Amino acid sequence: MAITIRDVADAAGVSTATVSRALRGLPNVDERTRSRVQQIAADLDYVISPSASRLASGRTGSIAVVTPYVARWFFSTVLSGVEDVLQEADMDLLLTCIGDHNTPSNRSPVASRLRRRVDGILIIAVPPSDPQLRELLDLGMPTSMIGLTVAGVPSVTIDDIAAARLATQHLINLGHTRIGVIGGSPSEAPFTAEFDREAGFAQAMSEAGIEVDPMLESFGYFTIEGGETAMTALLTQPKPPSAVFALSDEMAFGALRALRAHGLRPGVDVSVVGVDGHDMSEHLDLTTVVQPVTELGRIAAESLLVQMRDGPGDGEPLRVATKLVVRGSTGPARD
Amino acid sequence: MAITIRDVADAAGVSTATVSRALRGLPNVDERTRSRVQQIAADLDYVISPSASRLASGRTGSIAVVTPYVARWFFSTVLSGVEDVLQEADMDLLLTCIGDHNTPSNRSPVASRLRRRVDGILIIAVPPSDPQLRELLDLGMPTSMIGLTVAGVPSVTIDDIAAARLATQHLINLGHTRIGVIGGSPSEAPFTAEFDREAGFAQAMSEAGIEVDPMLESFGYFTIEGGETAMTALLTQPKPPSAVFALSDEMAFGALRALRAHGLRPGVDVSVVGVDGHDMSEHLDLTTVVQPVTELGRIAAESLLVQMRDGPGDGEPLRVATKLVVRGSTGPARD
DNA sequence: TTTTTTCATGTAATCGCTTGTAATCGCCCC
DNA sequence: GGGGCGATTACAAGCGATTACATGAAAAAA
Repeated sequence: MAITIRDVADAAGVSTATVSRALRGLPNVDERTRSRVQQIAADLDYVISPSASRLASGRTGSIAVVTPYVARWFFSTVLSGVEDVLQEADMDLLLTCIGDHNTPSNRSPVASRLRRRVDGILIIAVPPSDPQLRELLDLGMPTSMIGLTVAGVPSVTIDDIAAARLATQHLINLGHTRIGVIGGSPSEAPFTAEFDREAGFAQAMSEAGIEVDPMLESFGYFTIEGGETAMTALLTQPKPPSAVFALSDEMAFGALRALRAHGLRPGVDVSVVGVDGHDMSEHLDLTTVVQPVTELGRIAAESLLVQMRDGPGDGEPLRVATKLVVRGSTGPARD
Repeated sequence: MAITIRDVADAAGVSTATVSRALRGLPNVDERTRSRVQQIAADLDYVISPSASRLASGRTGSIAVVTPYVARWFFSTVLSGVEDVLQEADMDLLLTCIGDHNTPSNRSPVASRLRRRVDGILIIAVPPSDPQLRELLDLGMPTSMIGLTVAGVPSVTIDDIAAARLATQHLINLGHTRIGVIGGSPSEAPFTAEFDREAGFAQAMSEAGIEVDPMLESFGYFTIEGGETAMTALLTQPKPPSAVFALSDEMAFGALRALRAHGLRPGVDVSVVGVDGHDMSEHLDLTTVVQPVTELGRIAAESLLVQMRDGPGDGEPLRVATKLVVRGSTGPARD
């Protein structure tokens, strides 16, 4: 059988209590004893039993990451930042996808799956309308969220309103006035970001004194296909826009594709700007407002660890800065 | 404090042993007793303590997923398949990134982090040369691998040789004879797939009686940039190829970009084919050999569960089929 | 009826660690 | 020289399940 703390204690001629304290770096252990115990534990190739430790201490040493998807750029990128921090902190990362709640599965509800199993929860961009979200928050555990905000719950996001304004302002500065917007489908559960980005667009337009033509608002799923469909709809109008703000990079990719399909040159015939800073945006030469996605995950994980250590903070959302990266998909308006 | 099995037992007027059996669906429990216990457990909102259960039973109910990256398409897509199956099987999924072993971190070795913590390990496309791989296998736990093969260890992959032949054959069928190949940099730790895809390319060429011009082999990192650099190198030669086989879709994306930068039309001036079936390949109109990546993860997870239940199988690698998807990036050779 | 079997349940011993409390020890001070 | 004190260390009671093994009672076999 495996080596237990008992074996180490016997070999070192001390009690298991001392071994426990010595190995965990607790105070009130003579330094010579400590190093002797450490040495023996290493020699014996002793590995603590997490189950026993958890049962005795009541702490699980693990954190759940709850996310709708894992195979999408934004989510997996956030996840990698989270993973990095948690591994550094020597915490186990329990991954749980709750999937699209449009397609309800027969999976047991997340919240009950997580009770007594983790010390904290990290939630990535779950639509605020998802009923599972409420259940998770009701668990009353330390929680931190990324890409969505709920009053009183710590979260990390970009300032989506500002980001949208930045993007829109860029188009305005280039002289565009017929500016379209590609947003999410009303049939999809909206993310917080979606509202805010639409609001930011509207703000920038009204500040510039440009009226938003309702004909230039087009909606589709928050995917490449969605963007393509929405852009096609805009292009087939009598008076198509000269520039378009897509609420996400993936939608912008779809928009670019639609442009090409119509023989139009991005950045020359029609300008397109997105938000996200998707991996591919550079390669598709897309102008976009970049958000530091890995960093988002990292910050949220760190804030969760702090919360678990020092108790709840003020619950104020953390905002991280975005920046506009201008590429070939946007260019001056032609008169 | 939380409700324990004791509380349920008392409320039901039975022993904790019976509660344990009833709730876990073990035999030798009267059905009336069972349903009464279930009812009471539900009423009391009882949740089993995983730590206690693990300590007592010796099973952890969790599986580690070890992967070099999580924020890359292939890896996160595999992961989503894995997650789906594990959640279905009610297993906890512990995510661990070991990162690039080119940039050794100060992280503690994975293997020791995992001992006594999980019941099985799923390894995604770790380079066979990674020293951590050996340590993981030496743990002697049920293990299943995706995208790499090691003798005697269960694994799931596509037949990379066949996939490469399929891609190459396609170019040959189109009448191309000056066919280049874009492969991985020798300075990078090679994946198993890399060797095999190169071998498949060579096979197809030699079967068609076409000599491989060493000048038409170009190498770079397994990324978009790598593909771009490699393609640029090919194009600046005195006698550039009329078609190119890229060992991965991401490299193919880079190749497409390099083509455009040189004013060449993919599929017309130069044909490009990749392997992977990356999300973006459709949108970039890339001909590619599609591998069912989510399925890979799903199958591997299932095979691991079977292995944990029924003991080790024959250890033969499972191969899943690929298929060629022809798009605009390949076209007939011009004489 | 007697003897087995079978089935449902209870008893109690783990599982390997954490932690509050008590004990020990050397040392200083009055 | 005894009491007090601070620093270490040992004791032992949990933590909340699981699971041999024991126990009856009822059903089946003889």
